[in-house]
Formats: sequence, structure tokens, C-alpha cells
Amino acid sequence: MLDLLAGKRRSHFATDLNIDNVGETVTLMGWVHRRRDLGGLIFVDLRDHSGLIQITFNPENEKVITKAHKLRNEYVISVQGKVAKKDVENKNLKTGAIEILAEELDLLNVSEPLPVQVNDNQIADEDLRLEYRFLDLRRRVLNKNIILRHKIIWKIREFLSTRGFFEIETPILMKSTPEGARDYLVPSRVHPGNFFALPQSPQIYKQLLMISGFDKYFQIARCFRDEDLRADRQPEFTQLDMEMSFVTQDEIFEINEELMKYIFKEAINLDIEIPFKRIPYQESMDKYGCDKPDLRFAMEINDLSDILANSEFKVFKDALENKGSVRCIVAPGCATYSRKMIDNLTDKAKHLGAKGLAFCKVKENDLDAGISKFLTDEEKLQILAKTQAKDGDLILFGSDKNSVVYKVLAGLRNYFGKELELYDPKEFNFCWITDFPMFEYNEDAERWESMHHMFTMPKEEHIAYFDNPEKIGDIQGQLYDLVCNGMELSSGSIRCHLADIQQKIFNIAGFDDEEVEKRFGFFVKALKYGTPPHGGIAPGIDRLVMIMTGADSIRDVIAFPKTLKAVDLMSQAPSTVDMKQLEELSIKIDIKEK
RNA sequence: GGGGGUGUAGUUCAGUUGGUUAGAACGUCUGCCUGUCACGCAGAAGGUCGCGAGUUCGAGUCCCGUCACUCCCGCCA
Repeated sequence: MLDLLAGKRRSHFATDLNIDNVGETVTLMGWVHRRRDLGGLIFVDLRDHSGLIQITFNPENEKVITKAHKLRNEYVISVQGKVAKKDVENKNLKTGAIEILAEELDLLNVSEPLPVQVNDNQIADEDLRLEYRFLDLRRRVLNKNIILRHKIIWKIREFLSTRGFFEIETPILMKSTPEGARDYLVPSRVHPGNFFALPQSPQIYKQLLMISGFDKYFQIARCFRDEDLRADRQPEFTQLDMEMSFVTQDEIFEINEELMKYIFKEAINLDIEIPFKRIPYQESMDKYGCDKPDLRFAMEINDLSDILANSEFKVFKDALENKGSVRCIVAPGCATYSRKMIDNLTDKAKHLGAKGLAFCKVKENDLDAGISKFLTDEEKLQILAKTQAKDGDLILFGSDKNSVVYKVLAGLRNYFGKELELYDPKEFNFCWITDFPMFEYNEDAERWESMHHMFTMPKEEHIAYFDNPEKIGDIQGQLYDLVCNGMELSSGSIRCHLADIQQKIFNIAGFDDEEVEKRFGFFVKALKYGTPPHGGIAPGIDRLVMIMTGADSIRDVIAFPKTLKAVDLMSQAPSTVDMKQLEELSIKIDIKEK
């Protein structure tokens, strides 16, 4: 019943054809996207990866029409026929002005009835679609995302290759050097009890390549982190990993700005403006409450700590006495919010770590409702002057230790940006966040931790601070993040190429000399053999594709993603393995009861 | 590890205050139909209401537990 290809060749993809091809005989191959059987005439929308085109089967061609009657959704066919102009154009289709009058039909394969529909807007639950990912990927949206992803990677390779970068592969099986995220481990059969780790990033290897003198390196690198997932986080993900020798921070900014401009133009034909805005970390925290601000809208945070320094309102007073602050954002036109809606905001604030949410409404150039009765006239005047709030606005206060205030107000700011449609969703607004502190004090563990990673060069003027325990928190690194629309796209730094400073960084981050030797000995050794100054960055490919496609979920830009519990629903990985495999690896399973 | 949401036909969903035989649309199957384009018309099949236990004369609906997916916090560059 099925036909074989028998040497037939596809002459065109569906959307290769247009009105200029009328009269030509063509051969198309693809899937039955939809059929319309009128009894005599049969129409089939044939789909290949390029799109759709209508095939018309005429009853006069007996051999073909008999076969065409048997066609069902997602059957695989080859059609030879003449391109013809349609009387009435279908404006919904790129090829809507033409159709193929079928002369020959080969049924190359059949399909069982579908568990999820390919040709409909009725999109199934994601778990079912993930189980049948091969079908889900036939859907236009996902198909386009994956193809755009290819195009972005292609253009990255093109751009960097013409700029003197070498693409070099680094090991997937490497030494476990746990810092930051948990490693995925791979047992060694040859060395029982020993493990490789999958790379969290090629960080150390790319620095070694700089020491080896390759000067400019890049890699489309798969990275692995065994941490919990999010809508924009998968356990394995892809970075454009790059590193350059003898560079300054500005040179890295410039080449990345040009790269972004190039791929936006080439991949989606969009002109983006460069250079990008540069915002020091502290300024970003003060204005936006976070280090990945969405700059498509203003709504800046105001620090009211000075104005309210003598406030009698207990919540503010407590915060200020405990080295915290009082800050606010102004939600334009939201004074009409009902009690219930404000309660809703309060819940959001609590979810972000606040104890509550103080608010005021602006009415007749005065502060009204909420906590206004706890404010003096002078305080009200100064708040209005500082915030520039207008009648009808809603002022929301955060008061606590700084980390909480930042987090709460940043969360509310992002909520309002979206809720009040304060920005154009099609806009791309990039910025660099710079001047990050090197170390962050972990109060629970009572020790310093590196804020980004440990291989960063401090600002040259801060090197002296290493010898002063009081100044550790003031050391800024030559660190930078690239942020777009509130999403962290990449993170990088000028690396520490001086062995003695690297040793000090390890020590402050809590590694004694012995531990450093055990974990990073090979790297520290390499640093001592003529390491050039170098630096780099690693833009996340998945997030870049998300931003360019407008996808809400990282799963929509990865061909075969995992669920939030890090499971591949299609293959059912991870899975148990045979005892024999475990024995070869000298591994025993010991699952603790809950 | 913690909090929120969802789970009913192959799929997307509705299902009132706990009440007789659980519905619709799409899909599938059968028949009719020569210009449709989300074709149309007529008909049919299709259900462990996620799973388990409980309250009740009676549970899709209420209680408890559990599982899966999802969003967020913790975690994570």
C-alpha cells in the first residue's frame, strides 16, 4: 500500500513557490496538514518545514483520486503536479495565491490518530506535548523557534570567525570543582570510586586556552548545573562562551555590542542601538532594586530614608534604626485600587519577603489613606517633591533591611510594568551592569563568599584592600552583566591573571591553601607560567533565543527540554540501570527513606 | 525543602447547593457532497472524573493523603 521514494526528488519547498512558478511541474514532499474532502474534489494542505501549500486532487485523475481519498492527517506524501493560479486567494497562507494540481501522488507513510493536534490552536497540556515532543515540534511556533535558534548560532559563528576568534572544544568530562552550583557527576569505570563532573561552564579551560596563547576563543558550549529549574532555567543549557587576551572591559563590551547588533539584524532583521547603557551595580540597585533592571520603563525607586529619618511611624523607625532603609515606588494612576487589590499587592510583597506593605494615595497634592496619618505635613511635602507623584497615583513603601527593600520594590516594579503596560513588548532594551562587589557577606555562614565567581580581577585601585579586613566588602571586581528587558543575558569579567592575587581571592572565599591545591592546583600552577591579562563573557543562547522569539518558557526554544523536575517525559530519563552496569562501576544504591 | 495553580472523552474545556443516564467543541470512524481553504451536512463510537482512603442513603463536587505537570521562594550565573 505504501510507496517508496524510488529515486524521486523534491524540487521545491512549499514556500519556495509563488505566482511566478505558475505552469511549472514541481515535486513536493511533506505531511498532510489538513484535508478537505468535498466528495469529488479533494484539497490537502501540504506542510513541510517551510510552511503550507494547497494541493488539489481532481476526480478526473482516477489513479490519484482513489489514493487521495485515503489520506489522513500527518500522512507523509510526495506530490508531483503543476503550479496553478487560484481563482480566490487565501490571504492566510504565504502560498495562498497558488495551488498544485496533482498529477502523481505517492503515499510514503501513514500516521496513527494523533494524541496532540499539530494543525490546531487547541494546544494540549505541556506534559502531554513533552511526551510527544516530536509531534509538538511540528507546530509552526516551535518549528520557527528552533530554526531561528540555528540561525542565531550560525551568525555568531560567522561573526566571531571573521573577527579572529577560534572555536575550540573543551572537555565534557572534567574534574569536579564544586563552587556555586552542584555538579552532575559521571562515575569512572576504570577508576572505581572516582568521578568526572559535567562542566558548569568551560571557565577554567578557556582561561587555560588564553595561557596557551590562542588569544581569542569561543565555543557554543553546553553547560550543566544540578539545581532546581525555573521557567528560564534548564539543567543543561547552552552558552556562547568567549574569552580574549590583552583586553579591557571596554573592548569586550564593544565586540559584544557589535555581535548583538549583527545577530539581531541578520536573524530577525532588527536594528538595535549601540553602545548599550552602562549602569554601575549600586546605581542599578538604588534605582531599580536589582542587578537586572527592565529599562523599558522608568518607575524608579526613591530613597526616603533621609526624609523619614525622624519618623514616628514604628515600621519606618524600626527599619531605619536597624541599618535598613525606607524606599518607595509610585504606581501611576493606581489610587483607584480597591482594598482588595491593595491586599493582593501586599500578598505579593510578603511573598517577596516583606512583613507588610505600607501605601498612600495621592489626592489633591496631598497624601491620603493608608499610612498617611503617620506622616507629618513636612514629610508629606518632601515625599511628593522627591517622587514627583501626581494626583491619582499610588505610593508603595518598602521598609526593612536593604536587601528586602530592594527585592520587594523590584518585584512590585516589574509587576506594575507588565500590569500597567508601561512598555512596548516588542522593544529590546539592553544595558551593561558594571562594578559589582567581589564578595558578599553571608550572615548565616558568617563568612565572605564570591559574588560572581572567583576568577575575577579586582579593580586595580582596590587591590590594596585585600590586606584590610574592614575593606573586603568594598572591593569591586572588573565584573559585568549584559541585561536585556530585565533578563540577565550574560555575565563576564576580566580574569585574575596574577597568581598571588588569585590565591588571596581563594582564601577570602573560604578555601585554605591545601584545599585550593586539591581543587584548583592545576589551574594555579598554570597561572604561574606567563598568563596574559585576559577576560571574557558568556551570553546564554537559550535566553537570547527566548528574548528574540518572545517565548515565555525556555522549553519553547530547546528541541528536547526537561520538566521542572528535570525529567525528559519523552524518553523517561533519568531511569534506573541494570545491576550489571552498577557493578562494573562499583556503585551501590542506598536510597534513604523519607 | 516551602508556598500557589491545574488534573473530567484522544485533545481543549463546562459541570450550579452533594442527587437519577457526566455534557460541548475539536479530533476519530461511517455515509453524502466538484472550488474548499479552520469546507459543509447527517450519524456513530469514545469516560477508572489523576490515584488511594474517608464522610454520606448518595461524591466529578466535601475531608484527608498521594502522584504528575506548572509558577514562584530557597537554590542557581
